[in-house]
Amino acid sequence: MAAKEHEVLENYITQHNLKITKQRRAVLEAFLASEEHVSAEDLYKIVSVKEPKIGLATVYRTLSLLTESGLAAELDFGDGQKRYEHNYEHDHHDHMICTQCGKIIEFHNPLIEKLQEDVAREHGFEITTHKLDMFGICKDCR
Amino acid sequence: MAAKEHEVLENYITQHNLKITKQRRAVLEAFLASEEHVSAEDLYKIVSVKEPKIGLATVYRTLSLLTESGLAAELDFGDGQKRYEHNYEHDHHDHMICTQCGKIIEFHNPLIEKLQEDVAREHGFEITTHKLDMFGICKDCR
DNA sequence: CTACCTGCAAATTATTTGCCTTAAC
DNA sequence: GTTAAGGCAAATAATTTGCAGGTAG
Repeated sequence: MAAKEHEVLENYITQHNLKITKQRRAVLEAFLASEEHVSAEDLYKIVSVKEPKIGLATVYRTLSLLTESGLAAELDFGDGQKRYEHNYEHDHHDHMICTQCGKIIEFHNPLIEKLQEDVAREHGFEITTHKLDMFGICKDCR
Repeated sequence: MAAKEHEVLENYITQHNLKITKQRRAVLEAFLASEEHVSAEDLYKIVSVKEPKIGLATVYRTLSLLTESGLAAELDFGDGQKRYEHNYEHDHHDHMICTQCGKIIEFHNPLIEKLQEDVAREHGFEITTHKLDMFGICKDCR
């Protein structure tokens, strides 16, 4: 599957007359190996080990590339920092965020999604994407 | 109702050994008179008319106060700017955001909320707040 | 009079950009 | 060889903070 994801990025890159570089490969590598919900700073630290000369700006630029190519999705939990999660052949899911320990539980509920579509239709609204975040206390922190 | 909201703020202020100032009153006034979803900058511009000496920092500080006292709620539509909406004796609602014209449609769907509670319970998670934002195209822009 | 509050400017934080050098293709 | 990419430092943008003087209680 990692192979597939490399392909996705390389296809995107060649289709847009861009170039495959060792920095881009390193960021992709680190992103694929990372847990969900990494920040640019997180990735920068990880990549810096193998690629000490890399600049934070390059990480940001590569993350845009990953997002545009469909490999990554941006998250914003309202703490002033963007996170990124795997988005390739991953089903859509939403998040429960524990405000105590920071743990993030993912879930997917088709019925909720269906109701969203219903509400949207009632308003003549066509949903492109949506985001459902529930903040609270997880079972380990209660 | 505006009277009630003034009381809420004044109670909060006196209970916390804070002071009622004309700046705070002016920001509250502007906030109450404002449309939903104002940014700090929006309010600053409005308040500046009546109170030309006010500083942007004061608006930010007062908005925190309004949020803490329960009159305002922070919103974040991911465009790098916080918005504020009325939160006092207003029912919870979610948002549909038109990515074309920027219009925001509010809605409330008890069944969706119930399902959220159900999902949370399955995970031993206790919801404090939640946020459901649907991005897409509104009926006027289709 | 004693905090707290204000305005202002400077600091912070996350992210973006400009620019010149370097490396893909 | 072109042309895009990278590194670095400077620029943004929204928000926060420090401080010295002002004001509410």
